[in-house]
Amino acid sequence: MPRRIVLRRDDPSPEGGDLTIDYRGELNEQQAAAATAKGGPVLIVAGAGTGKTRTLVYRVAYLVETGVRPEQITLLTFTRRAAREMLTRASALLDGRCQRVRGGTFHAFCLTILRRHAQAIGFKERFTILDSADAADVVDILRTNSGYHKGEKRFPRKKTLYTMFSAERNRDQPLEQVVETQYPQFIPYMDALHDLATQYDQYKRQHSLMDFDDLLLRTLELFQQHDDIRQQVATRCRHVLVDEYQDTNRLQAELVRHFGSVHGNVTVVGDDAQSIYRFRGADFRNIFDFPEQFENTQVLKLEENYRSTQAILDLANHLITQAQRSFDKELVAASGEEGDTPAVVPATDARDEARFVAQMIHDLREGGTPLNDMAVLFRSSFNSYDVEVELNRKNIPYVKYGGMKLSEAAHIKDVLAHLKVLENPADAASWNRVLQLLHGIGPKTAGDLIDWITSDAEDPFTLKERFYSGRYVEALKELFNLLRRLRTEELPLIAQVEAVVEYYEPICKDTYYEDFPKRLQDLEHFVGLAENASNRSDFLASLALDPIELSAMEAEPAQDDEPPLVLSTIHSAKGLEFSNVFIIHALEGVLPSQYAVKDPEAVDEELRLLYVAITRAKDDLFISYPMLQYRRYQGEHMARPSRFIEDVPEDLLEPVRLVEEGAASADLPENNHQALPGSSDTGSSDESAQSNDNLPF
DNA sequence: AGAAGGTCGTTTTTT
DNA sequence: ACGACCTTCT
Repeated sequence: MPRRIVLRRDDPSPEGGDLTIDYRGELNEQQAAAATAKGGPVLIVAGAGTGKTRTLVYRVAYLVETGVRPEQITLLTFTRRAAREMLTRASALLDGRCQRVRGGTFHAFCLTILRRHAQAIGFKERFTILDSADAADVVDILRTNSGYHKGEKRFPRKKTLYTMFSAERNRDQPLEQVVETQYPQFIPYMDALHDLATQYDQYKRQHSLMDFDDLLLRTLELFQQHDDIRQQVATRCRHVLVDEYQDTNRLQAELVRHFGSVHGNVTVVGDDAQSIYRFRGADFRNIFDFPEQFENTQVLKLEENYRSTQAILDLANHLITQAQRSFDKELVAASGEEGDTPAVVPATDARDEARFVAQMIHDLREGGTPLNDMAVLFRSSFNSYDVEVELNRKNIPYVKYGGMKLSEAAHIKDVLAHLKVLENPADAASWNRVLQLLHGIGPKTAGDLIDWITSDAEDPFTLKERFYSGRYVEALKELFNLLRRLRTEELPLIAQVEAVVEYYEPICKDTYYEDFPKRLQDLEHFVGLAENASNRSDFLASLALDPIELSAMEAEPAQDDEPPLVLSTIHSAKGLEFSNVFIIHALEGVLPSQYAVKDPEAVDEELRLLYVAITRAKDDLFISYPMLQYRRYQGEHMARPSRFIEDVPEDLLEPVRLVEEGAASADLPENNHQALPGSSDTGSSDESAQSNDNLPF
């Protein structure tokens, strides 16, 4: 037993008189208590808009001010955007001293650990990351080779398989249970599914690949197998802070436990009413398990809402009572301001709904509201198509969050695959993509070539005297020349990317001839991105873990420096706030989603989703829906408004009627179906600035 | 083996 | 509207 010398913590002076920030002055009592809480486990239960982020920012500042070194603080957030914003704000409080706080998403933080210790669990240090499409492609290779799909009945598709495997890991449920509850139609294939899941794991190990789940799972594995590494990592986590704790799953909760296992200083912040990632294994209950996992947890609450008017909060409070499980929450506006009653706006069809939204936004912008202080929120990314068309027509610039990502576009993935092959020559998934781009090479040939390439770890980029087939040798030679040149010349990243793009352009032109110019433009943007990255490995990782919205590229950035309007899925709008919010497509089957309606727990989650959307609004809120909906084949269909807003009293949610310009605003029930909810002259007592009455159309 | 063309089934939310 | 999968042609 080696001799032990205990390192004392030099604890900062507890109530040091020399703090530069006046915490009690700048925060309310509850916030200040949370920000300056002593070490140990702390659970902050915070309602929407109660200054959760602000409190966390001040807590970071407080810790730094009281002597914790920034690099000993680990701040785990849901997105990188959130991490960046918090660190910028904390640094602003303390003239830059918080820059070196470590942080980011669970996945990104785990990646930094794994890069250092991957060998300990049998991965190459330069393993590459599979995004969900890549992962599905790997599964597809195994699926095709296995021949399981050749049976009589339908075998699950690649995406479904990957989703199943991912669910098993994220929910910590055996595959049987996932299949029985979610995919009963595939129960007969249970053995095949097990086999494929095992093969998938082996394949990734063999080729040094990790999917998103692996980043969390392998980190846990690392800690379990190597206690010294766990200790080393946890020692550097003097304080762990976790935002959005209600949306962590068991894996993440387990990781938090490990990170905090040396110092025990873990602060988590969350709101059970805003838990919206059940599909990823999050359970709003985990926030209540926290005190059980960490003894002597201090539980603190933030209750005053600083964001919204009381009228908006009244609606939110009312809606959340519809949940099966009750949330003991009653949001109260700190400002005491009542504000305008939120409006519900039925439109004839999606096009009229879009016209309404675009017109309102146009008028508000004319009236001085900055575009980026308004948002259009929706359940699924395609719900915004009509709005996008209208915005383009009116020349209103926007960014869309939650849509197609740059790195998901086929042509970008192609280029990325070349870079990944350079990074990790064992990355068979990328080889597969790279090789099949060549004429004359399909799945079979690619597979054979890959076996041969990846078996020669020494010199993977040299074409040996084998596999000659007239159809593709020339192309193959050209590819290998490129790779070998990039491999040996140690060019800066930007030059590598340029070389790959130059090589790829003709291929791109060939395969995507219809919209080649548009794709070429994306490729140029992509080259530009490489300029800001420090090295290839970081570049590839950040594209996978912090994907860039394709629409942010397309909408030429800042023509006139006016920050654009925000279009966002509700999921991606988490944590944000806007003075005016438009929630569109509030329809049965959309919100709640048609996939949720059978399961009461899933319906609850959809309700929480609406709750999150509503509580993004500071001043004005409009919920709209089309009365006619397009269905694939049958053309137009009657749509039902969302069950969540159907029976809301009119003093909480005021009906508004859209009237076509020129038409008499008298009541003409031009629709023979479901009456418009209430007529427009339900006499709201005062027609305040924002007329919620007949909107001229 | 691969390309090309036709048919059938599916369709959310994200790291 | 798209992708997966099957059939037929090169």
